[in-house]
Amino acid sequence: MPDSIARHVASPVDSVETELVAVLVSVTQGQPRVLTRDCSQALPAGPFESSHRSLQAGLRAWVETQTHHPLGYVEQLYTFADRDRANLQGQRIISVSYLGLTRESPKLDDESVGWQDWYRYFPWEDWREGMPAMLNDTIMPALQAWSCDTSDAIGGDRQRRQRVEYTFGQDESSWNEELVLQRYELLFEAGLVPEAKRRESALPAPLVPGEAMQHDHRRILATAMARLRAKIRYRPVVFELMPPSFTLLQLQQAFEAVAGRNLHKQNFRRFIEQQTLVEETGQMTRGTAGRPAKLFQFRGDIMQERAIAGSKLPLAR
Amino acid sequence: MPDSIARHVASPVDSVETELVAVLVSVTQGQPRVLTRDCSQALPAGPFESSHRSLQAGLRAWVETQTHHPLGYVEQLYTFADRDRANLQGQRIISVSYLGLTRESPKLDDESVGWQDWYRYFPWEDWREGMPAMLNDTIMPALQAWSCDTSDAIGGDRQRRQRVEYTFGQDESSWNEELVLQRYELLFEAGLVPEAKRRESALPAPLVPGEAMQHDHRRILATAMARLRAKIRYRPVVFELMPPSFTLLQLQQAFEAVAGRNLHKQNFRRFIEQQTLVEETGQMTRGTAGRPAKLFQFRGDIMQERAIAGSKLPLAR
DNA sequence: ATTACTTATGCTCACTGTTAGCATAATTAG
DNA sequence: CTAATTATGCTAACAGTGAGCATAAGTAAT
Repeated sequence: MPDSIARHVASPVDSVETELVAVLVSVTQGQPRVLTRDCSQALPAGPFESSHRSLQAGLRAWVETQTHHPLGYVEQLYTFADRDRANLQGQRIISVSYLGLTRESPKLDDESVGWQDWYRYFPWEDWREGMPAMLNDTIMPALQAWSCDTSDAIGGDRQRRQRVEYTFGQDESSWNEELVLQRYELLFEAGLVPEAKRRESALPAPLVPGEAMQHDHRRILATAMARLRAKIRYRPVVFELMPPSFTLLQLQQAFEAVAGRNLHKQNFRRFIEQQTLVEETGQMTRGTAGRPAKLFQFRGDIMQERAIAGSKLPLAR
Repeated sequence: MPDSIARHVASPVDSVETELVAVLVSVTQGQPRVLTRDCSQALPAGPFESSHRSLQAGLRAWVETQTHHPLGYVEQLYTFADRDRANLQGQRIISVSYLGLTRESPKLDDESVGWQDWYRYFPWEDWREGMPAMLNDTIMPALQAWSCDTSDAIGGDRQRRQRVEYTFGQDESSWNEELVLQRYELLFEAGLVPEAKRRESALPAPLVPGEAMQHDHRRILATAMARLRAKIRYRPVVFELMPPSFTLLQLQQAFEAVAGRNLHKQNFRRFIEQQTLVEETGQMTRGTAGRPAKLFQFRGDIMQERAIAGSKLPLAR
């Protein structure tokens, strides 16, 4: 096959359907939200049409049509085409997934579409109130059992145990909030999420808390969460999630909502100020408990610069 | 359009062709190489067929058939579907690009396929011998001119100048080796690469050194370089590029080849040793100039652990 | 007003990782 | 035997980060 490495011409038989899947994120009331459809069981998906200039343009087009809100930040996540993804005609589906950030909850046309707290699907990812109890109660025991069960182990159970230990750090300091996807995949492999049962019929294991989604949408959401948690640390993308003016605490809480863990208040302030990403509006909050806070806004001029440069954020470990 | 946000059924008209594009990288003789075809003017591309289990499986399949070499590390890069990408029938092409690392140059079936030094396409990215002269001689003057030319500027020239300054740091310390893609895009926008001319016919600007590629393959290569340069710093992926045993200097040179800049020798050694990613083989080099060096090999056991964990590498700034 | 409580904000100290050298060791080339 | 070359050990200076103490400025209740 001397020429098969060269550019090919596909037969029409192999043509596939392409869809765009969006993970739209906002933060309202200090809670991270994700836009869902089908009674919160799926992510919004739209067609990629020939009229679209590019994939990203296609995504922006139908999302903005739907939500009547501009999409601030958009980033391609991943492209999936696993064998079990096929439409009714048996045609293969390729899904190109995107992460999008939006400033606030838009009004939605459709009843079946709405914003959900993303920890609804990944309750073990929220460490803002400390380690979620379900980790010790349900998840870890189940994972221990799985990692000791050598009946279906290929690489031996030592490797499994190592992997469990690494992805699910046992305490506040060894928990890595960016491993959302790895943790989900581990739970999947261990047969602890309902999605895994769809393939292999009878796996005897207790299911773990957290709502499932259709197809592999929860996996896509995990990818998005991991990406955003990583990105938010070294790129000034939180801005896209904030209202025009805000206090430093509100900004911190947006961070914490996304990261799923708390930050040291004074250090956060120091960091934000030294980055000079924000400036005082001159106004203060009123009527809240405690000392009034200064209101800030983002510096549009600096923003563009940093949009390229990025800024590293110290998250409490 | 109340239902258009829901899962759609595509019309056959909108079906597209899907190809897989691979950026295969190896490091030989301290030089970073990339596998090319068509007289080094294009990246290898293969079809995505229904028989493939997944995109990545499809890629592995045809690459390994071709090169008879196992692909160590494979990572999805990006999916492109810009309007100008279309096949002869006018059908839209979606390209899913992958980065693959391989241990050494495989023997190739095909004459038109070969390994090229990747700096052939991006000569300004190689700072191992200090700042490339062409930056001062050709590139920067051309970019200055472009950033001052407000005739087609939308956001004003101040923003352009800022962008030029940031992406092309003027000295060793402000050069960010991970901005490969941003730099290429900037040159593209400024009309300084031949690819840009293919669209808009007559842009009066001197072209910049560096060989072009077909379609947007140079852009894909830039994406791969940027990704690899970023990844190599915090994930133990260099391993995939090394022979079974090597000296620490060889390991360092592999790093430097990819990063396009030099590392502080002693600090590199300290870093590698503290990571305990390698162990001595007990053998030494012989017949080389200078003091003989210990030979090392990677610790397979630790590798798996770190494959998840990653290790941060301090690159000289 | 006084007290308790809450949030905002300023400052400092200890620790860690990184950068940049100096110094020494062990070879080969001549 | 000397010069050149590469390997390897060690450390001082510095920057960024994590954690806590202390103070300021409000609200709510007594």
